[in-house]
Amino acid sequence: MWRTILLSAAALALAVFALEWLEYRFWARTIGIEAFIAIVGAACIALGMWLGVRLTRQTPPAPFQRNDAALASLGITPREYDVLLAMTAGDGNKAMARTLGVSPNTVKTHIARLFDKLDVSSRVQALERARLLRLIPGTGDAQGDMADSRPHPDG
Amino acid sequence: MWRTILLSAAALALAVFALEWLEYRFWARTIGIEAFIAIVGAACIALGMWLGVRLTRQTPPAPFQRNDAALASLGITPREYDVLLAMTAGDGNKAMARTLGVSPNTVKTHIARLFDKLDVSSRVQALERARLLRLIPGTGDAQGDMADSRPHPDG
DNA sequence: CGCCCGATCACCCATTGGGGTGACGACGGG
DNA sequence: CCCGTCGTCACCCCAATGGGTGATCGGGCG
Repeated sequence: MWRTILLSAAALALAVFALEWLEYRFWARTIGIEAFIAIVGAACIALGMWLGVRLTRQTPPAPFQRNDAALASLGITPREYDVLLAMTAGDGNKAMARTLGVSPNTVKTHIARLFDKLDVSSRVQALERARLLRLIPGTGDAQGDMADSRPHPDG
Repeated sequence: MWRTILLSAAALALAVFALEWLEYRFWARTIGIEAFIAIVGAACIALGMWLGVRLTRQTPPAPFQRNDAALASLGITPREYDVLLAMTAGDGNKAMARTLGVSPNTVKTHIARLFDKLDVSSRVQALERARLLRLIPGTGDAQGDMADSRPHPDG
């Protein structure tokens, strides 16, 4: 931001000095004062465009930032988070159990605890709430960088 | 886009004519040629910034654009879409039936048809797919402008 | 060592959900 | 007028889900 502004100001000053050093009056008289002003104007427009783009673009990507704070404050354990992620696939308890390598009963227990901690009573509500709390990605497209991460939300 | 470019070109030409008409040489000589060039440069930088911002900003908001095409191609009827929307709340069939003013059996029928048309077999999968196809909003936050619209997807 | 917590699993039970079939009234197009 | 589609509803069946209780095992901590 300010770095950009200072940088362009410095560049401008440098250009002025360079023009001075190049005896710009001579060139201005040679090619005509209007043409000289036109060149300077064009350069300034280019600089302005670059500056404007540089200064107004916000960081659009921000793919997905898991809300570890909420995760911790809700007391959701890593394993429960695994189950939460597996739930996003829309599979049944048996399939989740297979992918997690545990018993369906265990999955049921984790889900029950999740429901309790998220204060919901159905899978859809749980996922909606998890999305709202930024525990899991929003739409499911344009990201796939976290399906395999199991980073122990807190200690 | 091109309108913006043509507009600024026209503005530039106009400025040139205006300067001509104002006998810019007189002013340039009065305040000094360097100051004049500086003023022109500043104006050009401003124009460039405006141009750059105007030309490079993409439409970031686009809160939610329902994919009516997919809706139609899947043959999802307006009533089924209602049920799909009601499903996003995560309520049970009975609750949905109450909010839609129909029988739970009717809700079940609509849901079954939705599952068939969306090629899924669970509510979670249906909602995930619907989000993927942009039939319903993504996360559920920052929008609420479509919960009451029932716009008859097609004919 | 004793204790708590996370993770795992088992079992029971009532409700819900998913799947299938059938039916009826309304509406619109051929 | 007939037929297809939509919307509505009912019924059956069974698997899945939500809710609750209890138990075991391992690890960390006072």
